[in-house]
Order: sequence, then structure tokens, then C-alpha cells
Amino acid sequence: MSDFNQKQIEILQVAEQLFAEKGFDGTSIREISKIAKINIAMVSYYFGSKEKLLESLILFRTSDLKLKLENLYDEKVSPLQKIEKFIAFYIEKVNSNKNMYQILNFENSTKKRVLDSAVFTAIKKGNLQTLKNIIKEGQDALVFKKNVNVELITPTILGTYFYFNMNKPFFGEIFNLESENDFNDYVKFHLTKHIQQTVKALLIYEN
Amino acid sequence: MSDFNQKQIEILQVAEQLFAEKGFDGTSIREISKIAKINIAMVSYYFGSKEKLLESLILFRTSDLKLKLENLYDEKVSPLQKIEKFIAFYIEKVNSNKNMYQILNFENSTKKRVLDSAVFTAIKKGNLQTLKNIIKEGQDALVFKKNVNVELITPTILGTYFYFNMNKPFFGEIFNLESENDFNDYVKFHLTKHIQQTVKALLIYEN
DNA sequence: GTTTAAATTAAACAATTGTTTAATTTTGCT
DNA sequence: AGCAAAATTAAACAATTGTTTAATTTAAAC
Repeated sequence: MSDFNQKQIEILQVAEQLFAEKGFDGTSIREISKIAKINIAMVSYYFGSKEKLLESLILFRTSDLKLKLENLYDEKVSPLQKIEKFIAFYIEKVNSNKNMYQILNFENSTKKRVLDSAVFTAIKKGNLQTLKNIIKEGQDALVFKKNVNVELITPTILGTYFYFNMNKPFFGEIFNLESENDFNDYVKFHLTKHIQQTVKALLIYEN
Repeated sequence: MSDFNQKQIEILQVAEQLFAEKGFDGTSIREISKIAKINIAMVSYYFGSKEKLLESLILFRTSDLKLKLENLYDEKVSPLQKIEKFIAFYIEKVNSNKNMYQILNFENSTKKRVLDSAVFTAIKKGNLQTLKNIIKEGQDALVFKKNVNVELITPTILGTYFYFNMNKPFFGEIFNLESENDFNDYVKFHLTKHIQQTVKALLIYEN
């Protein structure tokens, strides 16, 4: 599988940061090499090409993107609490992998590279199914209402986070977030809570 | 102000599409020139440089990004209806300027270029104030609840749309959207409705 | 029709890009 | 120590990049 040695991992980490900051096309191999303190030929030596470096990076991180929600599904907690946990866990996961998501979001909407979306589609469908199961459970228990577009809840959960993240300077000014720590704390406590409230309200409130 | 002649506008339109599709760094002047059927020197001749072409493009489109909500604010409709109109109008605006927003979202989160965010900050603050006014009105009328994080509602509104847009292939498959028309129709009717329901529920439902 | 400015062109530019080569150094193994 | 494979290096590569030049064509004004 993904058996990268220490040197390769260092390169991947530098590449991840730079790709997220400047985009794939905005990052040069020489820049990566300089920061990773390696010779520029090492990228080709280890990964073959710049494109394959990106593919390796995605492969390297893909396992991190899968939600591990099995334990959550067994728990003897109410559907409402499951939704809360689902959201908190999801946001935490995405926020701690924000560089990778930044890369994927952009390279996915770009028509230049055709990164194999099959594996991501599978992951997304799996996560969606988990959410559907929870909501179905809540609907059967008459806690959640019926007429809700479940497929659009993930866009609301993740979209809220990504928009917040994309406009970090703006919200940093509004909420007085001066450090990366401030930002992460705000996400963990206030933003997550907002999303939880939003989804819960959507699932419960009847027009 | 933005007095661009017909030739310049043609170049800007081609640049807008390509920047949105492939990113600023992923688009070459030769590519733009080829599609716009002009000589590559014309870009420098008219705009000065590639960077300045982007600046001109932003200047050219900025006026389109401002929400015109004055009429909405005067209307004798309930706060609930105002919220609905606000969202429908906002989404429609963003969706019809999706290329520009795609560019801004990416170039803004990239640390490479420092596009003057002051003007966008002003626009965002203006739009936020409008939303705040509506919500305040609803709270005073005891229709909306009090403890809501108003600043995070825009992320939910626009974030939902952008996430949907970014993952067009995925949702296209799920919802069977085969053409750009299908996509726009889904946004106009179903996605907009979902966001309206979501925000309304958030503003009304008490824990 | 002549003149002047604007528009357009092909060509060249220097810099940067990703990639490869060929030589050298390091490492691991016997 | 000796050897073979792996790792690392500096240099060169061809292609592409944004930009400029200098010449030519077009348009407008008188």
C-alpha cells in the first residue's frame, strides 16, 4: 500500500502545505525541494513526476479522510445526540485535515487534472449513508420530521465550515481570532455548535 | 471607472472562464489569446500584465457582486418572507456569477496574490448588516429566537451552495443532473428551498 | 490624400518550469 | 575491506512562461 519512507513523508508534508497555500500550479518543485532541504531531482527519483507526487500525497492522506463512525452507530444514545456527535466528529476530522481538503476541493473543481474521484465518491457515499441511517432512526422514533432533503445536509455541514475557512481573514477580524489556535478553538466550540443547532433545527422544526 | 472597450471585455470574459476552470496559475496568456483570437501582446497592451488582467477582471465584475436589497428592506412583508427573499436573491446572484466567485474563493485563500480584500470586506459587511437588520426585526416581532450566531448564517447560506457547486460531479450523479440547465434548475428550486428551510428553522426553533 | 495615433502582429527576450543525465556519495551486506 | 544497490548531487535539457520590441496595419482627423 502506502509504504513511504521517512524522506518521502517529509517531502509529502512539505508538498501538502505548499499545494494548500499556493495551489498545485502555483507551487514549483524547486520550492518544495528548498523547504524540504532536498535536491530537486529527488522528487522525480521518489515519485516520478510532479503530478505523481500529488497522486502519492492523495494516496498518503486518503485513509485519514474516512470517517470512523462504527462505534457511534452502536452507542445507546438518542438520534439527536448521534447527530451532534456525527457533526462534531466530522468537523474535527475536516479541520485537522484542512490542507488536504483545501487541495482536493480546488483540484476537484479544476478541469485541469482528473484525480480519480471514484475513491472519493465511495467515501462520500459511505458517509452519506451513515448520516441517512441516523436520520432514519430519528424519523422512526418520531423525533425528526420526514420531509427533509438528507443529501443536502452534508453540504450544509461541510459548506459552512469551508466557507468559514475560506474567509478566515474576514471572520478573524469579526471574531477577533488572532492565532491559529484561536481559529481552531472557535471552530471546535462556536462553529461546531452553530452547525449542530442548524441541523438539529432543520431536522425537528416543522413549517 | 471601469471603461473597457469591446475588445477588452471579450478578453476579460475569456480570462474569467479560464481562470475559473483552471485557476490563475494554471492559465497561460497564450491560451487566453488563442481562445479570444487575439495576439498575445494585446493582453500586456491593454492590461499591462497578467496580474493586472486579474485585477481588471475583478474590477470589471465587482459591481455585480453587490446585493441590491434596498427594495426588499422597504417591503411590507414579514421578516420570514424577507429572509426567504434574501436567500433566494443571494443564491441567484452567486450562482449567476459562479465563475467570478470561484476565482475569488480560490485566489483569496491562496497566499500567493494579495488581491485587495478591503473592498470585498466592505461588501461582505454590508450584506451582513442587511441580514442583521432583517433578523433584528424578526426578533423584535418575537418571530425569531434570540440566541443565534448571526455572523455564521452567511457561511451556512453560501457554504451550502459552494459545497454543492464544488462537488457538482457527485451531486450530479446523485440527483441525475445531466446538463448545466439541470444544475441551475436544481439550485433555483431545490437547493434554495433547502437553505431557506434550514435558516428559517434555525431562526425559529428553540432547543 | 496626408498625417497621426491606435491597434495588431511576429519575433525575440530572459526567466522559470518539470525532467533527465551522468557522476558521486552513502549505505548495507558479506 | 570490498562490493552492489540506493541515495544524492550538480548540471544540462527542452519546453513553457510572461513580457517587450520593433515593424506593420488599421482607423480617425484634418
